[in-house]
Amino acid sequence: MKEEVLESFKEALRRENLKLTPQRKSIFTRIADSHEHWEVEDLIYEFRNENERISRATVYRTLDILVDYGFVRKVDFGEGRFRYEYIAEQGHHDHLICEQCGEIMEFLDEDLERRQRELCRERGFQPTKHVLQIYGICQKCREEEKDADTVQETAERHA
Amino acid sequence: MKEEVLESFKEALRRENLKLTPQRKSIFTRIADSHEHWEVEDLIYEFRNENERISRATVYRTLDILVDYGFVRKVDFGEGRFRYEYIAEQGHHDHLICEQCGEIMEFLDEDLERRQRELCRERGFQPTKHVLQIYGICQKCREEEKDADTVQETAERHA
DNA sequence: CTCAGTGCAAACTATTTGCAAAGTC
DNA sequence: GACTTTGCAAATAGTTTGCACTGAG
Repeated sequence: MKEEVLESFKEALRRENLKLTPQRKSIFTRIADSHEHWEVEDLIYEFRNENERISRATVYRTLDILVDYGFVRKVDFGEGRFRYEYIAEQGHHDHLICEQCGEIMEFLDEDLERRQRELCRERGFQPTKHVLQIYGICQKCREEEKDADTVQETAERHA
Repeated sequence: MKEEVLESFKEALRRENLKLTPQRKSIFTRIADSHEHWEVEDLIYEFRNENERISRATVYRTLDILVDYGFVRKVDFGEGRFRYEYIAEQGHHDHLICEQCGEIMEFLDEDLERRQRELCRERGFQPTKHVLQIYGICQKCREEEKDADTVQETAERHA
């Protein structure tokens, strides 16, 4: 993680008279250092693994702060719980979600963005944000499936 | 509601050896007759109001069936609970959600649909479904806001 | 008459909150 | 030292489940 990223977090805390506790720092760096889409349980589990004990309540409370200050986005993939992703650097993007392996890929498509703005203008709707999630099967999984089919066909031919 | 809509529901039940109970019929017709985006509590409340007592469990179980058979879509607007909308007739669409008045408007834009298909093809991703929700302020709310501003400005001038 | 469906209450999952103890500035 | 923050456990919200009773076909 770039030094200035942590600095900007510290500064945000300072500005709001919030304290830089070890828990907050750990949570922030853990998220900022990866491009994963974290669930609360993931974080707790990882910390446990490293013998760092951070309570569930603290994780939730810290994530709220990170969301409020725009470091992290709270994303709903319809799983019945939220995930959190670091956004300070890359900014807005949408998601492709593989229903097979669970991989979440980010993308940003200017055509889609533009058309959405147009469409809102046409309807007098003033957009503040949007969520676009495309569910399906990713390339890797499709290839594996194809391989499996081939194997199966071969087996059948030999039967 | 069109007669054949109810018929197709009955038939789906028959095909699966499920029974047409009064509860299932009520829930189905209630949803199919409106274009609302129902929450479970809405449904229960409405039924209570009309002295029809359907348990929470039955509502959930019936909605699952309706979703499975493609009559209803379970939609997540990030409110921490799900909403359900009738889709048998109008098919796929996306949503504009007013953050002020809560109104949910449906739309279908062929440009957006096409571009998404293209984008998936480019990446070898095989889409099965997508969710696009645009949040913002609807035209009506914007106009009311404008009116309120005018009133306020007038008041200020008179002060 | 039989098996599926209902209602109830208890269970479960994700998240939030009150409070005493601990830690930051 | 003052006042935040933490951890814990209890509370809450939405949803699911087990089970005895009811009812549709």
